[in-house]
Parts: sequence; structure tokens; C-alpha cells
Amino acid sequence: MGKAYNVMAATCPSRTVLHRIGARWTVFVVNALDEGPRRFGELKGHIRGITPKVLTETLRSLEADGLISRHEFDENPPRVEYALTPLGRSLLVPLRAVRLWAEEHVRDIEAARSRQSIL
Amino acid sequence: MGKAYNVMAATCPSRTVLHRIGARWTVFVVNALDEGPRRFGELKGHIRGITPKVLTETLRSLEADGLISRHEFDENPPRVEYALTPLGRSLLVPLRAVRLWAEEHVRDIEAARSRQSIL
DNA sequence: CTGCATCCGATTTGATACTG
DNA sequence: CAGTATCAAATCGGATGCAG
Repeated sequence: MGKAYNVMAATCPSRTVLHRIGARWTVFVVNALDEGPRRFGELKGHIRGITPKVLTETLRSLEADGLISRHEFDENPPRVEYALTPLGRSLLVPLRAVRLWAEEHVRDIEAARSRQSIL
Repeated sequence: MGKAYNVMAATCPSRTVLHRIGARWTVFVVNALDEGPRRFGELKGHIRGITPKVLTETLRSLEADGLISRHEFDENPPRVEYALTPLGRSLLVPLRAVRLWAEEHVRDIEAARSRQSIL
């Protein structure tokens, strides 16, 4: 079975998939769920600087794409847990690599940026 | 040597790096340069649906971060080539994996989305 | 108290047309 | 060919509000 999809084609559905992955906070949320299910507040606390609105939107999108699952407990105070689905966990593999790349190459990027500002 | 940076910290510079990688078209442009240097028009033709404005912005950002190089030939008609730097080529590794993941899991995502719209 | 939804201004993205 | 200018649209981010 050959490769059926090509992200470079404008009409290809893989395009929208890649755009979703490329959304600002997707990488952060998926990586934050690496070690298991987390509550909304935990995610918000862990991913420093994300606003509840954006976190909600990101979670809803990922849920719609079948990448995370949402489990609401009938308790008081309310309690909602988010977890990666098997599909989401498979995405975690490349996204973890992206995250590690970012953490490893910060100095290189910063060096390039400062070189730029000198010019 | 331990890990010095953590993308989850709001003040950590790796945050801005990951946001740059996560920018809408970065994954497409870096992947499009996989097989070697390309001209502006080639990139625009290959990455279907990208506008010249957005392509320019993406290329400038990637250049500022030291991920691609820009070589302007003194010819007529004008000729400009873009290529991955060694740093950019190292980023290509995880981004290629992301691209392949997207192409392989289109059906799963689409299935999840259609399941959503039924509800 | 937690887990959001809503409003609104600021930024980013995109379509189209045009220039050196 | 390789972009820029312009304007419209989508998205982001912060403040606030509110129900369970």
C-alpha cells in the first residue's frame, strides 16, 4: 500500500490535520498529557502562560479530532480529566521529539537571533 | 549535562522557539526544503495554497532563527534560493516525522471529526 | 472553589492586486 | 521572478462573569 496523502496538496485533508497540529498550543497540551490524565486546572498550571479560554479551545479541538478524551466526574467541587487517546499517544511520539529539539537548540536559535539584531 | 530548558515554563526561551516551530507554515516550508535548495516560486508552487505574503514572512522568520539560508543571485530575471542550514536540517528530522504522522493518520482524524458532527 | 463562556481589543493570517 | 501593499477575516489574549 503506497502513500495515499500528501500534505503539500492544497485539497488534501492531511493539510487540515497538519494545521491543527501546528496550532499554537497543540504541542504543549499533548506533551503535558505525556505522563497521564490531568485536570483542567493542572494543565493550566503546568503550561505556564496559557489562558483558560485558549486552553478550552485547544482541548475542544483535540477532542473533536479524537486525540484526547474528556471525562467529567459527577462530584462537587467539579472535576474534569483529560487524557490522550491511543491516537493522541501516537502523535505524542513525534511531538515529544519536537519539544526535545526545541529545548536542546534554544541556544542556537538565540545566537542566530542576536546575530540578526547586530546587523 | 542535564536538561537546561523546559518549554512549559512561561519565561523559558524555549517557549518562543516552540511557538515559532508551531507557526502555521513552518512545518510545510521546512519539509519542502527536504530535498535541497529551492527558489521562492518553486516553494510557492510546491506548498499548494500558501500566499506569497505568508511565504515571505515564514521564510524571513526561519532565516532570522538561523534555520534556513537565503542566497540571492545577481541575475535577470531575479533568482533567489532558500536552503536549510545544518540547524534547519536537524529540525527537519522531527518535523518530517510530524508530516508523516499527519499523512498516515488522516483517516483516523476524519473519522473522529465525522463522528463529532453526528452528535 | 473549579471549569469554563462571553466580550472585546490586539495580533496574526489570508486574498487580491500591484511593483522593481 | 520575487516579492510588497492593502484590506478583510480569523485567531489570540486578557478581563470578567457565572453555574455547579
